[in-house]
Amino acid sequence: MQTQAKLKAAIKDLQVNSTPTISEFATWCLTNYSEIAFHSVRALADIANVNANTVVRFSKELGFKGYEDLRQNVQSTLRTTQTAYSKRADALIDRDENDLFSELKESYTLNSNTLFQPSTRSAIVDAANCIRSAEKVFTVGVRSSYSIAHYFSYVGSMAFENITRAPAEPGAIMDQLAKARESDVLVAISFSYYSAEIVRAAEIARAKRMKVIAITDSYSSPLTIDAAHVIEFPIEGPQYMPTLSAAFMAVELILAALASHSSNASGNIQKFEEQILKYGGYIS
Amino acid sequence: MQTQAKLKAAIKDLQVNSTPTISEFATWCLTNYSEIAFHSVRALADIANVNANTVVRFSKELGFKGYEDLRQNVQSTLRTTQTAYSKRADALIDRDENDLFSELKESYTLNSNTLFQPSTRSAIVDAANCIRSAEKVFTVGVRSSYSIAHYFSYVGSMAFENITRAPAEPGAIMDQLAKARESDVLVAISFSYYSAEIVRAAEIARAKRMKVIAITDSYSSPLTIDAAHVIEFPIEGPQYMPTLSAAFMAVELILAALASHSSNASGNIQKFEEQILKYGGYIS
DNA sequence: TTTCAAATAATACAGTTGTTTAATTTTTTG
DNA sequence: CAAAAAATTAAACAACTGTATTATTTGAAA
Repeated sequence: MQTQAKLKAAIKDLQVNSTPTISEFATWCLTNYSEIAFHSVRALADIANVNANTVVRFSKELGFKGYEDLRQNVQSTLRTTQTAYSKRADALIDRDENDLFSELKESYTLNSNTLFQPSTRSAIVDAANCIRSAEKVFTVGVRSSYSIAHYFSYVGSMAFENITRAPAEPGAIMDQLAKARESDVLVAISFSYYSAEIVRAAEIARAKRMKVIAITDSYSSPLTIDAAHVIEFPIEGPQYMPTLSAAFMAVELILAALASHSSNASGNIQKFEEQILKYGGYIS
Repeated sequence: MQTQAKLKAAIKDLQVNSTPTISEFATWCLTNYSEIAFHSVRALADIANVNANTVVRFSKELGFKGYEDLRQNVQSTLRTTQTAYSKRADALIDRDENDLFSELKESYTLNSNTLFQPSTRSAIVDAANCIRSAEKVFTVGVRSSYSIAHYFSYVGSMAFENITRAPAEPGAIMDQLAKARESDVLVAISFSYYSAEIVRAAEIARAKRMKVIAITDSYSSPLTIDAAHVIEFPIEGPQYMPTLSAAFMAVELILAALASHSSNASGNIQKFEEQILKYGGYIS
């Protein structure tokens, strides 16, 4: 019996080690894997834009008797109704994880649904409008929330000139806020327990009459005091395990709302990526 | 476009309301649904033990033009790589938020569903097992993927002693890997376009015979070359806007799988948080 | 039992199938 | 830069494809 991972690994090997045409076709197969199960030699060759015989040689190089043999193996990895034996094996392996995974899935659905509720949604749109009209935008988040702050400010700063990168070094939060002015906006990200640095940053922003956008898990959070906009959602997961996935989605939604009103956001990102490509940051 | 549930409901209807032979074949189809996608009329008829023409009449009674039509619809419900967004070439620059939000929600659902597919799920569990038995675990991600690397390694290092923090400073990736040994594991995170630093890191790890866990958007990614485990999922969003939410969930799932097998993970986290509370990092 | 419409199976046919073999192009080697 | 080797493409063929048409079977009503 083949597994999808093993088969894909074998195809990957051909992508790396085989002749140009075979390699190119292997690349196509990796991103269109399931098509192998569905089409004939010529049909597959047509949609992949290769010669029919390339498909046959590809199959043989993978170690199969021919295309038919490969096709049957791919099909068996896609079957929804498994045979009795493999089903039982799956059940044994998954027994522990099964519960955990389904509980996590449930909490992901629950938490992300909150984001798409009208009230949260309008808070996100309002926050985006607020950011758009800000002179400068500062983003703060520490510990695990730094991931969220980094993502928002990194992607945001690519597309929008007024968004600055979230400070990472110790003390940098205060350094940055020292230069902030009333026309600037602070995006503060923290979840229970609330980080002292972020609460302090919000206080300073408030004192400077800056607008504060609070991304947090509850209105009872100290970040929401006098905040211009509050985006709140649960971070609860199974077994008291908090999950920040909703937070990650929330900042992506803000970025999307920002981009949808901007004519040059995607252009800015493209320009940025072209620069990186040019100087070797990306593999071409 | 058909969904699997709708199609199966229609077949169920035939099972109840149609003629004996059709009904019997409908029953067979419900338990062997995916076979429809894989076989020709006669081949399907053979394994289901019915006359070939029964298959054709069945297809027509379902409302399809013929068997070919039914087959294509079943195939589209089985495709692992959905093409919901990539096909929409004509992207609107300025759309109202309603549309944007619902499309984002759709892509979140689509992308995160991939994570809970059996093949991806078992890859996650395998990766967690691999991490558990590693001497040291290094995590690398740059640019927007650094957010993901940071979250995984920050939370991971709290709970598990062998997980180290993702390097943030320029050059630190290579410094860290220089000290790595064969018994260590590298978690490499990158999405198209693939970052040169991360691809290089994976190469070094490979050369050192370390195990590599690749978190990426496709098997065609250079990270998957000789990787011990590959966790792949789409990052497509509306309007060519990529979304890393699925990546964030993926690392949370790895962490959850790790924690579920560890008796002291939550204890470690609690101890860590108590320390921070004690020294004023959190607001009480 | 006979009748006859509905259901099922068999047949026919043009187009497509996977594979093998031969021809051509591309790449490597001396 | 020519000759040899490798890789790719084209052609050929028997087997199989989906569908439409025709033949047979089935089973209830008279």
